[in-house]
Amino acid sequence: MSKCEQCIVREFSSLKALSKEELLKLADCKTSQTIKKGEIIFEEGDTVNGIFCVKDGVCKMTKLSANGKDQIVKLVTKGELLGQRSMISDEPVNLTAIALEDMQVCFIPKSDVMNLFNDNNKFSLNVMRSVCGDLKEADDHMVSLAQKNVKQRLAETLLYLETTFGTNSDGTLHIQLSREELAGMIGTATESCIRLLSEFNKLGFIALNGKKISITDKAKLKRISE
Amino acid sequence: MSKCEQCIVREFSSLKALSKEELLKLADCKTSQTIKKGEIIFEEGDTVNGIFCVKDGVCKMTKLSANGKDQIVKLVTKGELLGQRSMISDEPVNLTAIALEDMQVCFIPKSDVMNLFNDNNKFSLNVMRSVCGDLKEADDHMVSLAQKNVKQRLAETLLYLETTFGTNSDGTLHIQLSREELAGMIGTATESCIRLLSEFNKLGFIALNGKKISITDKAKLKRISE
DNA sequence: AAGAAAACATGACATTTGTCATATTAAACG
DNA sequence: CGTTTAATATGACAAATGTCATGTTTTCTT
Repeated sequence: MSKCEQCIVREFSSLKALSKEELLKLADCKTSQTIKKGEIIFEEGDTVNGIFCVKDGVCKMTKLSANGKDQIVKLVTKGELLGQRSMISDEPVNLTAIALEDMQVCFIPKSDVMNLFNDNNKFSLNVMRSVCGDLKEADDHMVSLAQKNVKQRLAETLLYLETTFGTNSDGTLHIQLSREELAGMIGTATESCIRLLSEFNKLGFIALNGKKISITDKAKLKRISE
Repeated sequence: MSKCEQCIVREFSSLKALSKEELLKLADCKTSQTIKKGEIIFEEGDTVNGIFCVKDGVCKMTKLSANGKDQIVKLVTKGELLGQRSMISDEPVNLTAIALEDMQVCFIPKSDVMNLFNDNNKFSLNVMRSVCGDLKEADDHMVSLAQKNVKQRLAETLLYLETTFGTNSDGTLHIQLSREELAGMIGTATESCIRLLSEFNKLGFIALNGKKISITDKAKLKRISE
């Protein structure tokens, strides 16, 4: 079993406040697992007694709306933690986590995290900061959903996907979402999403090659998104 | 100056974890102020070195969108804390807080809150829980904005206003929002909001009397909102 | 109380967006 | 490799929503 000390999650998440000793203890209590693309990590309503560390891969956090559509609330990628909110609130999770690619995750039981809260103030503060960061993002996303139209939100989301997850060597977005998923991110019907992608394509802002999308005119997309 | 021990904020917020001694210390470092309806408590971009305790009144937390409209992200009422996110993240506030009624608030400087974080784990955990609760609400709100239409959101919001802020003796909603503010909550144009209010009125779901709104058929409103 | 300003209301119309139907293409699978 | 299935694409149309214009009412100010 790998040690936590060199783990990417430790580098980027709240865990960076942990001492060598604490990391060694953590390495003992954690369990590692591989999750295949499309598999569910946890589902709305599940009780998850701990947090997941994402060592590799990306997952979507979705919420089923009353009309039966899945809204993607956020994407969680390697280096980040998963399930903090539910663990801290002591409530069932309010979102479903599904792998968008093959993933490597570790699970840390709640009791061990709680011990860290008690022993390490800097860790507590880091977790607080992380949740606060999520909250700020959620606020921003909310305003965007409420005030921008679908075209603006699509442009914004494409730019977000590029800056956050990067591109492959051929310039296409590294992260692959189906049109339905993209629609679920921006909160629109799949057909509307497809139509606007075609439009952006015709206007030369993006290039479509099957599922692959590349941004060819970032400046124009940015202007549209505002 | 009033003591913190009997304060309503202490009863309902994270502060309930504090001991008598801690509360006495707090009472010394806090400053109280009255804020008139319409006054700004803090504005997007301001640096607020501490948190506000809302002893009385309600304020709106808004964010200016690119198209110049104010989106109301949430309402904060008596018993709650204000400005936690910004203080914890050590960033300027991302939302503007404006009083919807006359308010009584206390301000606690950051340094004193930070001392509490260090000394009182239960308090830290409470604050974490509170931010996590905000995050969950934000997620829910996001899905609602993304997946429901304006009519559903208006119905939902009216019900929320009644259950959260209650009614006056004549059955009208206690909290008074202008049509523009209501539109800003549900993320739509003021005219659309007014039109739908009229429609609800004609259908007998609500009664309009000037600025005053009363819900007359909660069940039907609920059905619409889903 | 009169006038001004703001808030509320409504009509007319354009635009956006969703829905349904139906191709077309790509992926999965025996 | 052909067949089946799912994903993508597009047209046609209806419904929802935004915008602009304008009128009415309420509130504020002097």
